[in-house]
Amino acid sequence: MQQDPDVIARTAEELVGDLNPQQGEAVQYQGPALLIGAGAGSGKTRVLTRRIAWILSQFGAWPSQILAITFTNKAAAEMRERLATLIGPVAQRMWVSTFHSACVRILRRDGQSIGLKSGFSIYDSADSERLIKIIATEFNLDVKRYTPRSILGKISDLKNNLTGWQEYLAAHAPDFTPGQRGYQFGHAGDLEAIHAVLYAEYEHRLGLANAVDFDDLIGRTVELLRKDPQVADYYHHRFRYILVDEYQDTNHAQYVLVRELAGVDARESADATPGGNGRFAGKTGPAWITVVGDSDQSIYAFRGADIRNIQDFEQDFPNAKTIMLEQNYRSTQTILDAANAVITNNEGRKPKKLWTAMGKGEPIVGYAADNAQQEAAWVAGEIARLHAEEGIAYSDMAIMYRANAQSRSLEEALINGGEPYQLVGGTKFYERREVKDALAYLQALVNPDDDVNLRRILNVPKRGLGDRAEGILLNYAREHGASFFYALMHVDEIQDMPTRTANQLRAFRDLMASLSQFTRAHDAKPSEVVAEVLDKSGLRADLEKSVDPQDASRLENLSQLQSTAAEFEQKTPDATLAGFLETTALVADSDQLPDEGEDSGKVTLMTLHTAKGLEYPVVFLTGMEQGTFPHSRAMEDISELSEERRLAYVGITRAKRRLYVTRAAVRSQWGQASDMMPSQFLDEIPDELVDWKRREAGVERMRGAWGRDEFDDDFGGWDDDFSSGTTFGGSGSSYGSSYGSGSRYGSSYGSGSSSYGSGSRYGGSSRSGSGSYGGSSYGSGSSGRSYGSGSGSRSYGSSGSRYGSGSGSSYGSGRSGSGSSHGGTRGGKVTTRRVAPKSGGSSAQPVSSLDKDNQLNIADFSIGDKVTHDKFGLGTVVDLQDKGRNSVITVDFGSAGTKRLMLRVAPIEKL
DNA sequence: CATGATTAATTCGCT
DNA sequence: ATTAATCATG
Repeated sequence: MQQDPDVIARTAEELVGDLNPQQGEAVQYQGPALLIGAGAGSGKTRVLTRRIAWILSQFGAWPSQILAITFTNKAAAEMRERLATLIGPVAQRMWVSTFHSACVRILRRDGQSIGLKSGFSIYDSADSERLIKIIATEFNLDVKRYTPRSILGKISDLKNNLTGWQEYLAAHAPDFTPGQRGYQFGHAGDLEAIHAVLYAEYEHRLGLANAVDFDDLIGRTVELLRKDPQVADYYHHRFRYILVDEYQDTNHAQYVLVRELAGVDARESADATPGGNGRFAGKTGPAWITVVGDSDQSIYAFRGADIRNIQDFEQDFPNAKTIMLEQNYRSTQTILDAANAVITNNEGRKPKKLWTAMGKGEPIVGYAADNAQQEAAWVAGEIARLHAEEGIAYSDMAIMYRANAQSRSLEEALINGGEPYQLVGGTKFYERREVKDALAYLQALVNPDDDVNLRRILNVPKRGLGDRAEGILLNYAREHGASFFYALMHVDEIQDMPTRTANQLRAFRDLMASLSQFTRAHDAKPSEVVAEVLDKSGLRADLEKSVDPQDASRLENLSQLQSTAAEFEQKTPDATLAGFLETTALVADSDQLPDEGEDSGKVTLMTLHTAKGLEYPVVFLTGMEQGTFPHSRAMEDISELSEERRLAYVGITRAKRRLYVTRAAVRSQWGQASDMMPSQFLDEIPDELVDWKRREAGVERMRGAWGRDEFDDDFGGWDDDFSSGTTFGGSGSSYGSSYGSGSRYGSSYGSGSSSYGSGSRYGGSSRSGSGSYGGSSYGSGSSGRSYGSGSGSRSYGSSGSRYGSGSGSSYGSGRSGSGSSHGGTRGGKVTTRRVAPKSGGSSAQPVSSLDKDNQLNIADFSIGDKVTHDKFGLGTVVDLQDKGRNSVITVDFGSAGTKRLMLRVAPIEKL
C-alpha cells in the first residue's frame, strides 16, 4: 500500500528524537490496544499527535483510516492544528473530532436505517428539559416533586449506560405504551415507574420531532452500529486506528461506541489475519485502539463518566499495553509535591508520582481571609503586585474556584483594582434567551416536525398567542396524529376559535410559511436566512424598541449570531442552514477559552472544572474551605469526596511556577453568612511547602479569644486596613511570622498586631457592595465593543517581563482620555464578561468600563501635604511610592496611627 | 393576556 | 443574594 502523497513524510528521528523514553515508546508502540497513562503536564497531546504522525508515516496508514476523538471542540481544533504542522494540510481532512460530532456525521450519513430523517434536530439540555416538562405536565405530575431536571438526569444516566426505554419500561411500568394518553400511575410514589414512563414517552416524542438529544448522539450511533451490519462493516473497514483523548472521562456508552467502531467484538471479516507487523500493522481485524488519560484527573463522574473504563482497560482489551508518563514538564517540584501529597489520600488508586527536572521553585503561598470579599481583595492586590513588581502579565495569571457563584466577589475586587479580567463560563452564548429564540425559528424551519422549538416561538415575540392558542393547536395536532407545524398550517380548518386568536394564528402561519419558502430558496446562505428571520419575525424590532438597557446587548448578540452565520458560510464550501445549526448545537464553554499562548492581557477567572487541560504560570486556588471545596454535598460520600480531591489535584497541577491557596473564615451564600473551616485539602499539603502570609483569619482569632474571654478592643473594621493597603504591601506584612508555629489552625490569638478582625461579627455581607457593580454600568451594552481596539489603549506590560509576553498587552479604555495620566498607568478597565464563542475579537457580552477610581494622582501629592480620610480624619503625608496605578502613600493620622494607603481606592481628600 | 408580586431553588457541566 | 418561574390580579 502506498502512502498518501499529501502527508508530509516524517522520519523516525523527527517524531521521537526529542521525546523521553516513555513518550517515545508510546508513540511507536505496535499493538491492538494501548493505554497511555498521562499524568498532568506530561506532554500527552504531544505524544498523541506524534503517534498519529507515526502511524501515517511509519505504519503507512492513510489519513482517512484514522479517527481521533476528543471531548471538546477546542481540543479537537488544537489537535488538528498541531497535526497540521506535523503532517501538513491533509490534517484538515482527517476525522479529528469530538465524540458527538463524529456521531452526528455518522448519523447524518446512515441514520435512516434507525429511523432518523436527515435534518434531525439536536436538542440541548434546555430543549430536553422543556420537552420533559411538557410531558410531565400532561401526565399531571407534580413538577415540584419531580423536577424536569432530576427526571432528565435519570434518563441521562440510563442512556449513558445504554439502558433502552423498552427495557426499563418492561421492568417498571409494563402497562404503558408510548403515545398513550391519560395514563394513570398506580400509586403516586413509584419513582421508577414515573421515570420509566417519562423516559419512554420522551423518546417517543423525540422520535416524532425527528430529534435527538446529546446522549442520543452516542447511544443511537451505538444502536445503528449494532443493528445494521452493513454500516458497521463500513466503519470497521474505514477506521483502522482509533485514538481517544481524556479517556478517564468516557461514560459507558462512549466506551461501547469505541468498541463497536473498532469492531473489537465483531466477527472478524473473512480475510482477517492476526494483527501483523511492519507496514501492515493494524490493517486487519479490529482497529487498533489508543487511549490517553489520567485516572487522577477524572472529575466528571457526576455526569456519568465511568472511571472503570480506564482502570479496567487492560482487562477489557486483549493484549493491551500500558505506558505511564510521569515526567512533568509543566510545574515546579514544590507544586508537584503538593499535588502528589493530596492525591495520595485517595484510596484504591494506582500509585503514581509526578516528577520534574525543573527544580523546587517558589513555595506555595497561603492566605486566610476573614471573608470572601477580603479574600478577593487580597488576591486582587497580590495580582496587582505581581504585575507591577515582577512584571508578570495578567494573562499569565488565573483565579480558580469551585463554584461559579464565587466569581462575584473576585470580579468586584478586580474591578476595584482596575485589573483587566475575563470570566470563562457562566451562561453560554447559544443558550442566551434571544439567541435560543432565533435558533428556534431556524430549527423549526429546517425541521417542521420539531414541536418543541415551534412551540417555543409561538408567542415570541409577544403576539397574543398564549396557552389557549397553543392548546387548541395541540388538540388539533393530536386528533390528526400530526405535528404542531401541521396544525398551524391548517388553522383555517379549526372550528370554534376566538376570532382574535384565529387572526393572530393566521398571521403567524403566514410568517412561518413565507420564512419557510425563503429558507428553501436560500438554504446555502444561512446568514441571509438569519437576517430574514430576525427581520420578519419581529425579534429584532422587538428589542430595538425596548428601553431596557439589557436589550441593547441582546441585540448585539443577535447581530453576532448573524456574523457567525456569515463566517460559517464563508469557510464551509457546501454550507446549509442545517449545517450551521449543527455547529451551534455542539459548541460549549470550553470552546470560548482563549487560545493558549495568546496574550489577552487579562486575568482569567474560571471554575476548576473549566480549568482542566489548561496551565498558567500563576494560579490562585480560592475558597479552600470545608463546604466550599470540598463542596458540602460531596463531603459525606467517600467517592464524591475522592472526586473533589481529584479536582484539587487538577487545580494544583494547573500552576507552572507559583501556586496560591486562599480561604475565607466567613463566607455568605444564599444571603446567609456562615463560618467556614479550612479545607481538608489544605491539611493534606505538607506544611513545609506553604508559606502562610496569614494562617488564621482575624475573626478566628477572635473566636478563640471570646472563648477564653480574652479579646479586647483594638479591632478596627477590616475595611480600614483594607483600604490602607496592608494587604498588598510588601512581603510578609504583619502576619505570617506570628503564626508560623503552633497548631496549624489553632487559636494563636493575642499575638501579633491584630489590626484585622471585624467590628461586627460577620462584617462581610454588610460591607460588601459599594453598589457600583450591579445594575448601572455592567449590563449596559452601549459602550459595546469599544474594548480591544478602543481609543486610549495603554500598555500595561512592564519591561523585563519575567514570563515573556514582553509585548505588554494593550487594551482599550471605554473612557478615553479620562483623568490625567502620569506615567501612562491610569486607564480604563476592561471586564470581559465572557469570551466570544469563536469569531475573533468581540465578546458576546457588553463590556463595562466603570471606573471606581477616585481620580487622585500620585503626582499631585508631595510629602507634607494634608489630607482627610473618611475614617481617620486629618493626616499628613509622610511618604510616597510611585507604583503607577498602584501607588501608595503613607499618611500619619496622629492618634489614629500611620497608615499606608493605596491611593487609587483610599477614601481620602487632598486639602 | 400581560404585568407585578411571590416563591422556590441553588455544585461542577464535554456535547 | 439572585434569579427564574409561577401566581394572582388588572
